[in-house]
Amino acid sequence: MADVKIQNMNPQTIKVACSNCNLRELCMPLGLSAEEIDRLDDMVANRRKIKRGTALFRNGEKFNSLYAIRTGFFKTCVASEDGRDQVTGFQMAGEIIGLDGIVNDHHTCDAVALEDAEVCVMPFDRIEDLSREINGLQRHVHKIMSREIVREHGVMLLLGSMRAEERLAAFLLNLVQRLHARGFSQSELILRMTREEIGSYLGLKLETVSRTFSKFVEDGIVEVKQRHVRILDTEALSRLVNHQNECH
Amino acid sequence: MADVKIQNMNPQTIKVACSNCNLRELCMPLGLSAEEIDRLDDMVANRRKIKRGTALFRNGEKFNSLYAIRTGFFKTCVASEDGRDQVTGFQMAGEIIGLDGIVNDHHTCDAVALEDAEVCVMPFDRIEDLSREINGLQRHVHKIMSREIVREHGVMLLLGSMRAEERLAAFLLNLVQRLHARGFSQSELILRMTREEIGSYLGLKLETVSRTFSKFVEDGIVEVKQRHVRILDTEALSRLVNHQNECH
DNA sequence: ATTCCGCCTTGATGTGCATCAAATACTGGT
DNA sequence: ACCAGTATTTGATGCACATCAAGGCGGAAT
Repeated sequence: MADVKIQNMNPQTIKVACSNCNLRELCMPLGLSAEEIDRLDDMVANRRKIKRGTALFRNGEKFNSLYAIRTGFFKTCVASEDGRDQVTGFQMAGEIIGLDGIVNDHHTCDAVALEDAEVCVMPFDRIEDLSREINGLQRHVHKIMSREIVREHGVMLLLGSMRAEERLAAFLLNLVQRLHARGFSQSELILRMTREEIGSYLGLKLETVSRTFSKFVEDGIVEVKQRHVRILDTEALSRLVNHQNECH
Repeated sequence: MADVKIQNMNPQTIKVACSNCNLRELCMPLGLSAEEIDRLDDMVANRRKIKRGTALFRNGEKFNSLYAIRTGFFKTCVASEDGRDQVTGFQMAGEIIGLDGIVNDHHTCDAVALEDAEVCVMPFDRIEDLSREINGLQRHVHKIMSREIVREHGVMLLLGSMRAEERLAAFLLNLVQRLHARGFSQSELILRMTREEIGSYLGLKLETVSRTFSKFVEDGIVEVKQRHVRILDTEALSRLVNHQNECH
């Protein structure tokens, strides 16, 4: 008993365990038994800190691991051969990145930290080994990948058929909803990305993003002070996303 | 020896086996041993024929199985609450559809046959059972999902940053490349979808798709007679996709 | 062969967003 | 606290694509 106490008081020991991680409701351990979660700790090879502005991995690098975000905020982006690039997503604590690398053993996008971040490194072959033994983990890995596919369907709908205001409204609602699931405010958020990065994600130019923010402010839907955004009228944003084109 | 011969001559016996399927280089059995492929036959519950214009599954339906396309051609599309819809992909023989359903146990898109089609129905729990035993299958399932994620990244790049001509060029090149991998011509193809469906996929209106085809014809890049397309200058299409914006 | 209907093409016009440009606000480093 | 560089806002203008409209083609049913 005394031994256990001493071990637990060692901050190193506490920190590396999935069972003690405050993201366990959002991250890989979702839906597993306490016993199974303990086994997940073997899956996490180590932690890695990523400085703001630097890459966790880059297009072309060998794929070895998936990464669970512990803290911080990332963007992922792909580049075409002629140098254009496209932000494909923004990821926050509890989310998994690196799935793009599985198919060809090499990453096909960049993952860049938008603020200082820390990730759990999970070697993919260990994930595969363990998910052969723990059915719940196998299912969970499948769900994570399927969720990413479904999310991207939503982005395709946005990029293919929505207008600027609808895109930005959908973007803001999605961000606050995910932040809220992590215990943050439903109505207030700090953007970790530039207008240009938002624009890239939404298929708009940065000026259009800026103008659309200004429009929302005029309409009393949000307050914007640089990257600090307060949503005053969530309903109005929802209406923009869902009912914009009903008049046709 | 005589017995084997007789069995093989029974057309039923031949047809249901993955080991005899002429898509085995493209479909689930990819990279498995002969012995493992035999076991996959247990995975395929049955076949299902889908008439042109009807759905294999629809948004909201319970998810049970993945489907391997044996013959025919599908589109998948998502719908927003206000009725717009977006084609998220076109699928052909050897490709797997239904991955969207895993995450919530319900499908989130429609899969509609664009010509009479036949699919192998693979109950997902059997896939999970079997992929716990056959490492190569587990890896393959992961790769299929990762491939879909990467494909969608490409579509996001297309929708977010390309102009009409580039989008259509990329679309045509992608289609012929996949058809070529199935033994069809590198330069000739028959479109199974309408201009409107192409437009939905590419984030364009059908008139723009039509005009862009006409432009390609004027430029001597393709010949178009309704849905029959012959590519005269693949290089020109590639240049459109890759170098369009270099002048900037 | 004729008719119908969905699909496609083409033209005229409009508009939402991009582009170009310039001023201002903010951030990080020293 | 100051400075340099970056991010943001806002205005003026242009263009790519959407929208509206009309006519033509072709396949399926009779």
